[in-house]
Amino acid sequence: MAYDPRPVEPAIYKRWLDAGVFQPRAQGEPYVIVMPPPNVTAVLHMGHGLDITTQDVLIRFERMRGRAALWVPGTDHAGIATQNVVEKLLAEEGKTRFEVGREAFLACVWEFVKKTGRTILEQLKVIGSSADWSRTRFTLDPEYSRAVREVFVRLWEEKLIYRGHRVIHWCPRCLTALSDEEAEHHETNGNLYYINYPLADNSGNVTVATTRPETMFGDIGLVYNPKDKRYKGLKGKQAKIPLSGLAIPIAVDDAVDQAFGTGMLKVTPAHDANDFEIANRVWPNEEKPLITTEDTRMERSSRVPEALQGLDRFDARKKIVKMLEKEGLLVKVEQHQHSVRRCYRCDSVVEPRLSDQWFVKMKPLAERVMQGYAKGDFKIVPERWHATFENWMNNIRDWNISRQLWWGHRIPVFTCTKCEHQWADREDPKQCPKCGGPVEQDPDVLDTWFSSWLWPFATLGWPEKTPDLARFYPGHTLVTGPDILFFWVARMLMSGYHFMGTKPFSTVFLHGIVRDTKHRKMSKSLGNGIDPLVVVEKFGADALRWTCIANTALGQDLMLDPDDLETTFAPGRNFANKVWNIGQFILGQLPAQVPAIEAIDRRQLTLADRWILSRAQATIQETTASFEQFRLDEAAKRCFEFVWNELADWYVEAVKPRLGGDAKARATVHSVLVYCFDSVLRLLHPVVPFITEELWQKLPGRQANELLAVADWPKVRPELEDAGADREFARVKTAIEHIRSIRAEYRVPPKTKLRATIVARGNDRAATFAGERETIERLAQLESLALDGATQGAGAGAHAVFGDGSEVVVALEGTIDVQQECRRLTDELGRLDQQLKGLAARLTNQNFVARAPQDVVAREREKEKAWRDQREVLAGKLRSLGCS
RNA sequence: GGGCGAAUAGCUCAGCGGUUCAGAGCGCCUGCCUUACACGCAGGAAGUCGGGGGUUCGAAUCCCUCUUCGCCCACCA
Repeated sequence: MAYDPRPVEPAIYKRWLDAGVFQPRAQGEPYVIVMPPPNVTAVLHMGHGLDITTQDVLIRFERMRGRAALWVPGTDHAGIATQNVVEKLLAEEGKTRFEVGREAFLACVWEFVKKTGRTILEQLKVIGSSADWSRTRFTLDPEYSRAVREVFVRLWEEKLIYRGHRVIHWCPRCLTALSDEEAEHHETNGNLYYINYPLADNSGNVTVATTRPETMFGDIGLVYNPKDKRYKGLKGKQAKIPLSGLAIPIAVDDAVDQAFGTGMLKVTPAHDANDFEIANRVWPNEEKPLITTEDTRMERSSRVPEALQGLDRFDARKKIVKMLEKEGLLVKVEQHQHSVRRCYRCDSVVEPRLSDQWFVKMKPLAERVMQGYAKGDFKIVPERWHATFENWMNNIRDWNISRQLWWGHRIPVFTCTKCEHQWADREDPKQCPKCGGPVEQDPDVLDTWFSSWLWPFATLGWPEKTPDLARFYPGHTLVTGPDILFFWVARMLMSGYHFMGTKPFSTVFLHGIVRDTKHRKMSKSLGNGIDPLVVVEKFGADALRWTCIANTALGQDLMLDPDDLETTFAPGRNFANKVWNIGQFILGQLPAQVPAIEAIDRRQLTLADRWILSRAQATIQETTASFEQFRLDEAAKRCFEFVWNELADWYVEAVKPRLGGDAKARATVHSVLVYCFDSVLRLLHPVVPFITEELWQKLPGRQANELLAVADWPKVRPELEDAGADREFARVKTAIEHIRSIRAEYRVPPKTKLRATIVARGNDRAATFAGERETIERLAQLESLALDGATQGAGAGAHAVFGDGSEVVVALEGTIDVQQECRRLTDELGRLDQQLKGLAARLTNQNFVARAPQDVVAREREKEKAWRDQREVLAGKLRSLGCS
């Protein structure tokens, strides 16, 4: 029967919730992760699947290790993104937000986010998130909003917030300013237009190169580098803006790159940040005219020719080029690759635009973080992000936090309309505190990241001094994708140090991004997304989690194929099925009571028992170490190997007869099985929590209310480590594999039982094979296994030689093909010779013997000896077969 | 202009300080419904580890360089 996760998973999840195991233990050392709050814009995608699963694995691991594990969940109001979605919904009804009005629009948004917010939280539960839902937060909750406001006012009081008049990124679609981070760079193939500006004294033209000809009506002057000999003497003269005829001055500035374009730069201070700075140096008192409106149509201004007024900026550009051509002022157009910034939410080309915005002074905040980083307060995993992080922090620029939106935290800045007093306030004032006059609040809202950067402490009740804050701050691991390293992680570090006086977390773990097979980021617009809920429905949450964890090496991106869910998620489902079935088998064998592993008589243990117990110790040790180092894929794979390749493929098969044997033997096997299965269910639980919990419940001796989710993490029992058993059982496996291989090669029908002989090299090996005779006979489908000193029927058997020189001969009278056998053994001999040659070369190399570590040399010598023995046996075989 | 990542079996990827490291899953081939599992069992085939150079006793693994793909940062008018 195949395992069906559908009825199991919801029931298990409910048990966890009912038992309250997602809440941190009352006692114990805390371990805290704050969940990157998903945006309430839409349902979850696979990126969340990876992000959430990674966190859940870590939280579950530490919870089982006894920590008071707290995973704080929540959702983000996602200012621009959410407002966009709701505006789109309105547009479907043919309405705009301006027609609806601020109050009604916000009511609309609230209705929307309540619905999506609930859905998202449900989805998080479906994939198994063990977050403490009683502490769920939303970045626009009243309490959370108080924290945001408190932070704003404090920064205001510390003079770290200021009104800046400068060129910012303006999204003409969203109709708001953006921060530097929100205006993404895109390499674009554009044109560089060379335009003649006639000199006002009619003594000729100067040529200016620009990518944005439409901005020329905002030019207030031309500048060239003072070292540029080409333009010597032009300083102080005037040039006329083509098509408008407005005369503007020519001046010099060091910032001009002589090598770019013509070395003559048009200065458009209201539409270019660089030009703004030059203008402030060269013509500090000059007006900085805007020539486009907020939605980027050409202004109806005297500076803009009438024929262009009201046109969209890009239409205007085309028209201007035509007009210039007609006037003979367009010198040439060059192909030009450059970076154009686009809005990260709607992909519109942003317009640099002079405006007044609220900024946060970042340098003092960043410096504090870097001091902590230098001291090792926190680390970044994987380490390679260090340079990126440091570079950004050290070149930090002030943060534009005001957005001309409605959805978000209203900026708590108030202005008296009478005396013009302006201040930030924790409460909404009724009147001006100075003159009692009427008060107006700033109409804008805050950048959504201005609320999420407080997540690690605002979710715990700050600015109140709550018990949660005292116990759970600072947190430990911050898990997220590198795409929001600057947006979120860096800023959380800044706010943490600044407002809490210390780091918000000790490790930043950056996992990869989910992409499709063409390495494209998954997105709705590309149609290459995968819906996690579809995956859960078809394969189960454990399978989804398995794929996310087992396929992601530290920090590497996760490539998934949206067109082939079967190939992508079946491995996880198949593994769950394997675990389920081995569970069914084991459980079917067990009585109500099974003695604990420490209670059984160790002298009763067989080689197979000692071997699997030893493998279990290695698995516990390696899995734990992998989890500790965030090598989640390795931890998962190690458990996979133990369950499938060691426990199921070998131990269970080896031990089946004893399950029908005498009571003592049975009891021993039961104990070993229960111990191994119990251990690996614990180790696997963080990755595949549902199926492991379901099976673990059913193991003998469980109390009714016991839950694997809060069970103890397995510890290595050194007394069960057994290198000898590892070695010996490996030989038994090899013998069986050799015989099976020979069977397949000679196409022996499955039902046919064969006879075989093993000639062991050395007494200890002989003892091993003798002890495991029954196992070898059964698993290799033998009628009988001889362990006599001499090979029986040497001429009529198929041979295989072990690495240590022992040999196995499978009797194949009648079926044996001497030719084939010769070829097989000759190939084998050839391989061996090849290896021996390499080894000999190394060992005769004086440099190797002299310089390589002695233990390495010794090992190579031993190897050579064994291989020579093996070779000798093989060669003897070939001779006795009469092969040429 | 600067920085980072990827290039290993048909596909998706491991290989984390050099000496059984050439691996896994899927796919493929052969044979099996061996009563836990056909979402399975057993046995196989398959790669000159992107190219070139260097360091070393020894390199898929370290260094340099080149090529291709992707990402990030930057006042490329």
